Amino acid sequence: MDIPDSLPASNRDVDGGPSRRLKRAEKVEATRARLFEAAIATVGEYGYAGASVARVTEHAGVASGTFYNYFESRQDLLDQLLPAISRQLHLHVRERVLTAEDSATARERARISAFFEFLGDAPHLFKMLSEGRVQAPEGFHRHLQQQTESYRRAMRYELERGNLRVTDPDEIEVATQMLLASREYLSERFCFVDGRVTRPPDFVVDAYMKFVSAALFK
Amino acid sequence: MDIPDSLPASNRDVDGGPSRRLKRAEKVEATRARLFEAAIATVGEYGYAGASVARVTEHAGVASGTFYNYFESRQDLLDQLLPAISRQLHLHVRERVLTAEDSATARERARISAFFEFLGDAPHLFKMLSEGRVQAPEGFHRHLQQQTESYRRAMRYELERGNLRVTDPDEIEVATQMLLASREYLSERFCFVDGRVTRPPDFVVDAYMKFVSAALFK
Amino acid sequence: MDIPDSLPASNRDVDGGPSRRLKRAEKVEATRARLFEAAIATVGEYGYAGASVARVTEHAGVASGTFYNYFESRQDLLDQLLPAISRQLHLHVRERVLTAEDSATARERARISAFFEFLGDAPHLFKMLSEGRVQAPEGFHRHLQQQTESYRRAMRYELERGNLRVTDPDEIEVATQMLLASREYLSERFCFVDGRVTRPPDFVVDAYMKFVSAALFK
Amino acid sequence: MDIPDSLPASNRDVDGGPSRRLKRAEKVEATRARLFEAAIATVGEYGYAGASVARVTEHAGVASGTFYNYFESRQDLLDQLLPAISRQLHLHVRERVLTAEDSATARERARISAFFEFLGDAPHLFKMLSEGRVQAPEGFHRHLQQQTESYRRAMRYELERGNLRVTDPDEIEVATQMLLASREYLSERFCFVDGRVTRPPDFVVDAYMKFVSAALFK
DNA sequence: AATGAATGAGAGTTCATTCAT
DNA sequence: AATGAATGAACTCTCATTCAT
Repeated sequence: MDIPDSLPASNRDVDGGPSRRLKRAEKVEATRARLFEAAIATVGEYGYAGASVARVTEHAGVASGTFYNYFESRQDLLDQLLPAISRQLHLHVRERVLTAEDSATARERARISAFFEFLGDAPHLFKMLSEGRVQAPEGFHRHLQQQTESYRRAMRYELERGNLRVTDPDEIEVATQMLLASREYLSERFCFVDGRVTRPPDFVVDAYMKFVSAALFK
Repeated sequence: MDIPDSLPASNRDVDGGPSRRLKRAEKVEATRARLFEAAIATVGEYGYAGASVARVTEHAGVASGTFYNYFESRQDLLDQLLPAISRQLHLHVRERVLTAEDSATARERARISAFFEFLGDAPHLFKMLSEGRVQAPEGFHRHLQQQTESYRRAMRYELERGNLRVTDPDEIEVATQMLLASREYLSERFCFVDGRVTRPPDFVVDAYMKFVSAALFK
Repeated sequence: MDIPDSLPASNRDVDGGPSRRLKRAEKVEATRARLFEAAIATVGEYGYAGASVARVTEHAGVASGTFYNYFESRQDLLDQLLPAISRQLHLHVRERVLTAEDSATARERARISAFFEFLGDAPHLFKMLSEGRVQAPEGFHRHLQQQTESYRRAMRYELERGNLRVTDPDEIEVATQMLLASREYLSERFCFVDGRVTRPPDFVVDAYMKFVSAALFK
Repeated sequence: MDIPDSLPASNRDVDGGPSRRLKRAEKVEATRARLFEAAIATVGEYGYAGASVARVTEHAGVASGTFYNYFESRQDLLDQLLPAISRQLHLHVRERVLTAEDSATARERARISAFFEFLGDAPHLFKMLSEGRVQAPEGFHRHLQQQTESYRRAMRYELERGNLRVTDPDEIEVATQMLLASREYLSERFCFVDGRVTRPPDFVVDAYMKFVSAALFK
């Protein structure tokens, strides 16, 4: 999975000339990206708690002091990780939904499938998702808000089109939480086989859709 | 909530003679119990990461070295915490289910209600549940297995009585995971108000039951 | 108080021609002066230890690397600070002495008053004086020598005019040290009120003069 | 110079039996004393800023972590240093004063002589005295208060016996500060020869006494 | 069985200095 | 001459664990 898109915007020169300044800015941006990717890899391998500054910078191939040219603190970086990835996930899911057949269930199937797909392509995200809540609460909070809001918008969309069995806002909110919860638990239950990450068996999505369709979608 | 029941089986003397040996064994057991309770309280207050051996032993009123007469390591204790509490939860839920009206939905309502009830009575368990996955993975694994097995048994029970809409084992397994996931997310979403732990509003259980009934129960 | 005068002699061009060379030399000199002033301000605010190269250069509006075009090291700059200010103090005191009534005691009164006056006008010098001994020993040494020499010359002056009760050189040297010591301690004891720097109460100078007159001046 | 007297009181067993407990407490006290002495030596050699925990513990022959069994922080130790020594100085001076001839000048001579004596026996105290103000402000503050109060009491004592030329409290306070200042400056000026610490030449005390007698003592 | 002093690896962070640009 | 990213040694402090008592 590519992360660059999710990185903080760099102040790229707009004029095309490869001036000295541009080159330098590019190098800076490259270092930041390397630290970011190194952090993701390190968290993926050792967990948040194990992602020490020393390990991250070693993985990135820079001196430990360099870290603090780019991030205020270890926590600062950690808190940025999940939101950046979360945005990637959001874009990925949206793309799948947009190209799905035009029906509420097809879109929902696209959502859950895209989620599994995303995780399967970036196995280290599992650790991030499950640990983020504890070790990088700030980042996790933003991640959760983003994912929840994303799902709420989807539900509103279907509601406006009259595709939902339920109309009460409270009930829809409860259902939304249940869907979010389910996709996380299901991925944990079915995407791990012998410590390796894989796509879940087909019946998982089918059963999920059957369950959700009966309860939520017309 | 009482914890003692959930402690690892101690080698209690069964014969009533208050011999010196018995007394000593009792004293030993008491120390273990105090460490255990101190650990729960400390994790509840400071989180897993903040539950240092020093803090736990201080809370228990023993010297830090004493700790290692009872537990292999800090991790060892941490891993025992959640399963012990998990068993408490299991017993609490079972009691509520046994006294519930004789219908699948009444029992399910008892399950989710008992869960919220349990958490509400022991607010520090939230920290344990949400952190346990990360900081005490071994213990969390056993906790999860226990809760899952408990729910699976419940589903089998209803299936045998013909109370389920679905009969495929795979589908039932998926549904089970979804229910487990939901109760956890819903508690996080609705049981926190301004940092304090409370029972969720009534509509949460109602909406949950409506959703589940439509999809799962006859 | 003006600082520029106290700067290390710059190689100023004396001829008036505004050649390009001159301009460049002026610019260079200006940068050095800005660094110098920034250093004084920074030490005044944060103390010697808090006067990091980063803070000084930021205050001066130049890049950190630029610093090393002008000073060998951080210590090098720090060591130059106090002598520069010390020279200012010397000039200030001399001016007051020259305009004083023509008597030994009037001159001594002018000396101590001018000292308090100087400190009161530049409160951040307190920090420099009290920290300088430790953090910029080289600079402090030169400062001390300068002040001592200044006082010794004053004593010689009075001696030659027959204004002193004592004539033994050793005794005069001891007395000189005592006067220097006294003015420093008295300023610390009486010029701080609630963290703010002020002129000492009148009785301080009066008592000082009474003491000194009885012991030293005819 | 012995430091032990100035150490925080240890909980010594009062009964004479060399029990196990006693032994242990003694060992603990010994470690604390070694750290304390190591700190004094290290500050004497490297200055306060150079007295890192690593250097102190290495000098004391203990592991770095051990430090924190005895002191809250590096600063904590540093702040204790000067008051402890200050108390030693106080006792030393008092002893000399008590055995001095019964006259105000004899006592004052005893005071200044004892001060020089003390410094001469513990050369590393010079660095402490001159740096303490900056690097261990809390400790220095207490030191200064102690020394000042000690001198004020002496002045009061002489005043009550009618041995002073001046009687105004303000004037006495100013004089007190001048004496304190003088002994410090004089020691710096006359006790260092080629980087080594020695007793000052005889004429220093004589000149000091002549000066002070003329101004202050009857 | 209980103690708690001692350990030392490892953590996050700072900052004077260098040097390619 | 000016830049500022990169460096890495040094810092203070924590804490699980050991072991002599």
